[in-house]
Amino acid sequence: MMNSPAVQSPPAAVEEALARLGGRLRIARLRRNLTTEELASRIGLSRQTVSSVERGRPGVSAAAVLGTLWALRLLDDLEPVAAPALDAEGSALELARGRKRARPRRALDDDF
Amino acid sequence: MMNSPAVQSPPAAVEEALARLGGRLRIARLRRNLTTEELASRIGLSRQTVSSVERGRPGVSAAAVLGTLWALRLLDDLEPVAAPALDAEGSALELARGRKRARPRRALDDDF
DNA sequence: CGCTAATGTTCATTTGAGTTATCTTAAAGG
DNA sequence: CCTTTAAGATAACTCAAATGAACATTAGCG
Repeated sequence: MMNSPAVQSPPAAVEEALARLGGRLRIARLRRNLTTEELASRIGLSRQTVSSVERGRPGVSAAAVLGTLWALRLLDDLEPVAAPALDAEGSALELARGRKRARPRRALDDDF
Repeated sequence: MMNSPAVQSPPAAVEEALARLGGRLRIARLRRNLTTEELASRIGLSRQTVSSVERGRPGVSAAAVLGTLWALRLLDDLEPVAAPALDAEGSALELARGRKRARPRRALDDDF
């Protein structure tokens, strides 16, 4: 992270999604009756980083979050995320089928 | 991130999941015909951080990853992740129902 | 083909994520 | 209750994440 407003104060929707995910991870840990320290040592992180993940701090590394999912055996839950087959908006637009780069010129700006 | 082996070289499963997610995000971006720069400006990040997300670099911030999902309108995909209702292993064990802390003593170490 | 823009890559710089250590607070067991 | 200990909070330090700039590469349109 770093000097980036988007990391330090992300869009509200992102902050909220992050907080909700953290809360769900906390519930999953408690269900398994693990302490933050036990979970942390399984991942190879410190106690307070796991706490940061559960609190949904925006700056925590993706590895910390995925590591937490992994240690809870929940990593597979991530596979449907952004899955092309399930991406309704994506397949609806589907302008660039097998492109390796975005259209070179003229924006035209679809959504937003 | 930082001085932490788990962030710099996470478990293989985590690295792979991260790379797959990044790849799916790249596909979603191309389908929407967005350049890395356009996507980055929507999130409030730099071009190369978006690139890091797509490459699944372990150290990218959770905010960067979620921000990318958000800008692609895919943030809702995250809601089922670690959802208590879908957490089979969690509800199977379910030792600590409404606990706020993990069992104080004696480990007993369930899984792993 | 040949040009142009999208993406990759490198580098220096800055700032904050992650660490250990210590202290405090408050669950939960007996 | 009283004790144990999980978990919140703070502090100082380290190191890499994120940035901007500049350059190299390559996809893909005309």
